[in-house]
Amino acid sequence: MTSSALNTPRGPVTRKDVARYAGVSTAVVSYVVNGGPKRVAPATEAKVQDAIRVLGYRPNAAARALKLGSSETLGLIVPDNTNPFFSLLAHAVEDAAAALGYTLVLTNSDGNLAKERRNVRNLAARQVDGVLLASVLFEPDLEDLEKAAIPSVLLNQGREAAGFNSIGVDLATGARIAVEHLLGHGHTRIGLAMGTNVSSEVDGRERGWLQALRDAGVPEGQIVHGEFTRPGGYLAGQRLIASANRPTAIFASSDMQAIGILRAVREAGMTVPGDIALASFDGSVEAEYSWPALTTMEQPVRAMAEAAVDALVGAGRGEPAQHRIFPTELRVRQSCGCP
Amino acid sequence: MTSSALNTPRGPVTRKDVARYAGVSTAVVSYVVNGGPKRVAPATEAKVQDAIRVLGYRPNAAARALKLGSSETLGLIVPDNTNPFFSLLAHAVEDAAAALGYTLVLTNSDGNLAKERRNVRNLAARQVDGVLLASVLFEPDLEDLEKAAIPSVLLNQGREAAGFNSIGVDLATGARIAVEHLLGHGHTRIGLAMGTNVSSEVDGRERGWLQALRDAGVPEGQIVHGEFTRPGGYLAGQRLIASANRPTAIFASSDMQAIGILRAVREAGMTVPGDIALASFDGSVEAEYSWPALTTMEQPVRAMAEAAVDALVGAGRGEPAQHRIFPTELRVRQSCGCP
DNA sequence: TTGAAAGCGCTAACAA
DNA sequence: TTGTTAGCGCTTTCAA
Repeated sequence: MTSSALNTPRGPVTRKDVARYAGVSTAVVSYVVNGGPKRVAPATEAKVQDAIRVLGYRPNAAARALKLGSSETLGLIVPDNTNPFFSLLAHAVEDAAAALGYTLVLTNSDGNLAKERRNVRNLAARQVDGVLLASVLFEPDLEDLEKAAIPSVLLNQGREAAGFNSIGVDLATGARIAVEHLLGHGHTRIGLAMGTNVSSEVDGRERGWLQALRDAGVPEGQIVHGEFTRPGGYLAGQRLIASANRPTAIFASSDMQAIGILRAVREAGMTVPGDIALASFDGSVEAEYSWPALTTMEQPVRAMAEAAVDALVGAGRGEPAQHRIFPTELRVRQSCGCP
Repeated sequence: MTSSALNTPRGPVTRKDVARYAGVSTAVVSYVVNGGPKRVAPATEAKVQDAIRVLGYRPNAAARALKLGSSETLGLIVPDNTNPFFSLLAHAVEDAAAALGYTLVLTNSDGNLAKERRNVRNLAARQVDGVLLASVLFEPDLEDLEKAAIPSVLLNQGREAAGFNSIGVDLATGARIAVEHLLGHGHTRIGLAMGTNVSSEVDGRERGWLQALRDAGVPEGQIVHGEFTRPGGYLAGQRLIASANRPTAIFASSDMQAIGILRAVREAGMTVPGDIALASFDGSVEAEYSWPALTTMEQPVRAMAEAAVDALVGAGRGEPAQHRIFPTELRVRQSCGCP
């Protein structure tokens, strides 16, 4: 405390203090700090660098943001960063943003519409340069962003939303591949544990599941809806197990649900994959360490994060809105019955 | 796009536009927006509110931050938000911060000292009003924060660090309780899977483990160091299993490690808790859904997050630096051998 | 190569 | 109750 007082006599050190100390103008300090837009004589630059070091000068980002009209900040809204899928996404987005000099503001909407809206508004007010929204909604309310002309991209979005950048994964194809794998193990009664979205439209995973069943000429399986969480999966598992025409295999729309199903199956005194085979969606790390390890469709989270950031503030900025779809990849482990 | 163009003829709407539209001064707009510091006549206020709505005005946070010297933002630095413990912490911190009107900037240091330092610097430059640091270091480098007079609090900190606010959990007592529980099951060869910290000091969990063993008059067990991750635990588990004097019980310094150990035990053809009993530390949700479910010491994450935010920008701000220690609570499940 | 100065949008002290 | 205005720290144009 005393030492810092000695080093920096006054309160915050501004660019003016540096200029005075170095015997130059404030403009020159700016040139040195930003490496432009004008060149500075080496000797002068050294003096300035020295002053910066001695005074412990740190540029004020708020002032810079005000002047430039850019906060060099991106906002990310997820339903719940405690969900491994979103925590990975957040990490990847942060990395991608940092690579371009942007800092990340993370907010959770807790699957709550009012909160999501509040977060959007808050981010808009903070003049973030872009917002990535993994919405709980089908048709998110981006009015505030539009008015503020803040670029945005919808993540985790199954289908195209007119006028918005969006990034998603091919849910239907992924589900189809997973279900086909289950069919390949000889199952003919394949249930679906589906998460619930606030959406008017049938989820791609449900469509893919159904399609695979139909293509195989197998009867349509049971379907149970619930939350995209471990407890949600647990409940779904219990219901599927208790159903009259108990499935011999289940496709879960997320790894978290599958983890819950695993528990339900165990508690019912049965085993995975012996009594019930299981495949899921997401490809989170947790799926690799569960018992048995989950066969799952892995989403290319890093690539999606990079594409999203890029659309906002990278090469893709200013381009017309696009809907980018990524493929998922089958990770075969033991829950499906593979050795 | 066209509609927004109609609503807001010019680019960004400023407080000046609102003032002009409402036929008042900019000061009045300020008073209305901020609810003070001066009172405004109801009729005037209505006019202003109207103008705000019509023009779609949103205050510029950067300008406000510049003027006020506060960005109403908090920074959080964690090693890896993909770790369930930290993702929960981040969520809790966000909630606590939001309750006080602050927004959260999340950064990962990836257990990398240079990155941690860069993050600290970046946050300082952004004039955050406080920084919460879950450091990978024993003696973190907070020079930048000190110079900028930005309040900070060390999270996840086992011991007192002179001059810093810090918040931690009673590691030693927690570990002792867990190990005593294992002892209660009759185990006398209890190994330790310890995570590695960049610290000069013995971790409290190691001390607690040892103390419990000594107090019970039981020989000192094996200790294996590794990362605080699933793979780290997996490796540690393999080594413990392969050791000459194989333990019959293991205490893991984190749930993630315990998850890895679970896998190692299975792959060795043994069972938990039959062949090896297990207890761990953290109390994450994942511990509840593993198989078998983990007996673990639960950390009061929400309370810690609230205390941290409070020390920074709540009632505790300006108070002298404190070290707050929270207790952990034993969650008995099946991995220890309990039914 | 360097400097002077305008102005980004906002708050709040002061004046009316 | 409302208005005027200085100035927060920075960038950058324009002039020297």
